[in-house]
Amino acid sequence: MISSNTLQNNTYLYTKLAAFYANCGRLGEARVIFDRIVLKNVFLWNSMIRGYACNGQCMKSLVLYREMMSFGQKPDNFTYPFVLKACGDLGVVEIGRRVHCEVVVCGFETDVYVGNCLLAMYSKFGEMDMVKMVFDRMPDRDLTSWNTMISGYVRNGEPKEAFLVFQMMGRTGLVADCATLLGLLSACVYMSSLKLGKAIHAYVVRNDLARVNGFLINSLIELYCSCNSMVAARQCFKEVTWKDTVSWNSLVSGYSKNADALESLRLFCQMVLEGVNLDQVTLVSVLGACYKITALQFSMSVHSYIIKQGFRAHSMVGTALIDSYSKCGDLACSRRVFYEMAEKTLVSWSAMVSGYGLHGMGREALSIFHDMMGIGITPDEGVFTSVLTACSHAGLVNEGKEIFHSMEKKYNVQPRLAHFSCLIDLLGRAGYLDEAYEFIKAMEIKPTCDMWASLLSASRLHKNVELAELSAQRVFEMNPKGVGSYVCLSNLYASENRWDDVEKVRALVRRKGLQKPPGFSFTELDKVVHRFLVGDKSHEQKDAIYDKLNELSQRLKEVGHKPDTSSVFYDVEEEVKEKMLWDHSERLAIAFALINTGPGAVIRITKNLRICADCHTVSKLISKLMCREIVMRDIRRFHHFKDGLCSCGDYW
DNA sequence: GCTCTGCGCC
Repeated sequence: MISSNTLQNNTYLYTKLAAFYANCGRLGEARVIFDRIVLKNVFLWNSMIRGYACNGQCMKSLVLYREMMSFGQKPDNFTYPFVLKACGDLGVVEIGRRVHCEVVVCGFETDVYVGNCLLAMYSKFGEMDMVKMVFDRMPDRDLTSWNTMISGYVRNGEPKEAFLVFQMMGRTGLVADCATLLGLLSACVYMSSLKLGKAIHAYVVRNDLARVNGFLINSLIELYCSCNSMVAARQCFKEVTWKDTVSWNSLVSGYSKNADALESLRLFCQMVLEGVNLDQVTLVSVLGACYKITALQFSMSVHSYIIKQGFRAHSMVGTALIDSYSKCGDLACSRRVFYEMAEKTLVSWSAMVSGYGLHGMGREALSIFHDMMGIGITPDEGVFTSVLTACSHAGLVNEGKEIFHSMEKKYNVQPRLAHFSCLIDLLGRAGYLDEAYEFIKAMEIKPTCDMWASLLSASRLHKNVELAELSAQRVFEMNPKGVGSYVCLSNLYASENRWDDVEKVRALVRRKGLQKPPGFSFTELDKVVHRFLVGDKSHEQKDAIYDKLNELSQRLKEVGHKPDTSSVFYDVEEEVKEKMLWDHSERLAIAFALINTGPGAVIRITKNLRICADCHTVSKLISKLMCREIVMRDIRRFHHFKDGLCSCGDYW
């Protein structure tokens, strides 16, 4: 800090200095100087308000604006852009409207800068009607006005409208600039439109715009990720010399979303090794990739990195850790992070509720949900989804129903698709099939394919052929390519020994050219993730693995295990069926883990499908026989096998 | 002296 004596009497220089600090984001220094200046001019006030608004301290920006007014200083046309920005970023609708009134009173409504900021503010509020009104009333519009309209429509989920605005803009003779293209690219991302996106990419290349605006390349990377074109995304990434944290982050999250979490992890390592500046988004993204493949050890490394690099205080990072740990099977770690978290957001609580739910601990999920309500946090849709899912996993029918019905009445949260789905799942799985069916029929919204699929799966579980056929019919109509439902119906027929019907479904599947996705399982050893397909013979330890499986099969027979072959949907000899169960991917993974880890080590497996009934029994027996805890995540939830029992209490 | 702009947790 510069000594005050030298500049004491020079308000002009002081003002310049304060503005400089504010511009650099050094608000602390700027404020000290600001406070010392007695004769504050409008430029100084504006600089401070701007500094706060542009550096994530919007509330201070608004407070200062009020101080300015009460100080008798009249705001000018430079003041309002930042005040409006602060209102928009904070989402303070009432204050925003009042500031709008003040703008009108001061006569700045016709200023094109102020007008553009009004557009931006109302679009952040989600009030596109107001945006349109302001836009229509603007005496002058510049390119930014149009760009703000375009990005506003995309922000509010109307990408098609954004393109219409773009067409109208073209008719006025204005030519797109980088900001226009960024808006349009976001629209393409929203619609997953590879075709439009590529056209914009071509335009960018023709005009060599990526060099002008670095954001463009990041948007292109994101576009390709959202269209499942990871090769193109990688190409964009490779071709630019100018890369920032966001470029890397986009790719890390892109691979994770496109089922290549391993590549996300690899990229993260590369970032660390190359010393790329990484931020909280990187960490949230990589943790998201970790749980996709249940990479618990990797999550732990990321956690220690978070602590060392001082990212602990970020609530979003903390929440991602809670989520990642519970989805990787380590609820104890989730809880520790949760309880140590200084600032728990609504989402942090939701993640913890989900975590308990995922592990079948419905009572704990409910209890923490009520704790959250107890301290006055207002629930949102998301936390209701979490708590209803938890009830469903644990079979807490009455509790779930009660919460569902209280959503709107008590908490003013309107139930949406996800909540209806949860309730159907809850009822169906608990065996209240008729009630679930009646519920679907009585809903004010149109049932989705997932809801019918959920009822189908419940009907299979409780062996209700009639309802299964009815739901399957709906699913086949709505999603003719989803092979899972055919398999489900066929499995039900097989368990009832209705082999003619099994064959009919199988013929249908063949005629449509559908393939059953192969089952596979992951397990992590020394931070390396190993993947096993059903019947896999490609692993380097395959001989040892199959020897181990034979040995286990033998020992299980000795203790009287009779294989449950109901999930084998081929009409073959019982003995063949039993053999077919023994190369299910989770057993290969268990055998591999048994061979490669020491006595007592917890075995963690993830599989891409639901666990079959016999694998469930076998895992329980192995846990007892080998004195090993086995934590298995299937496509829906966790099973903790220990001492011959499973945490799900065989309810799944 | 100002506005529009990318990646992310339930």
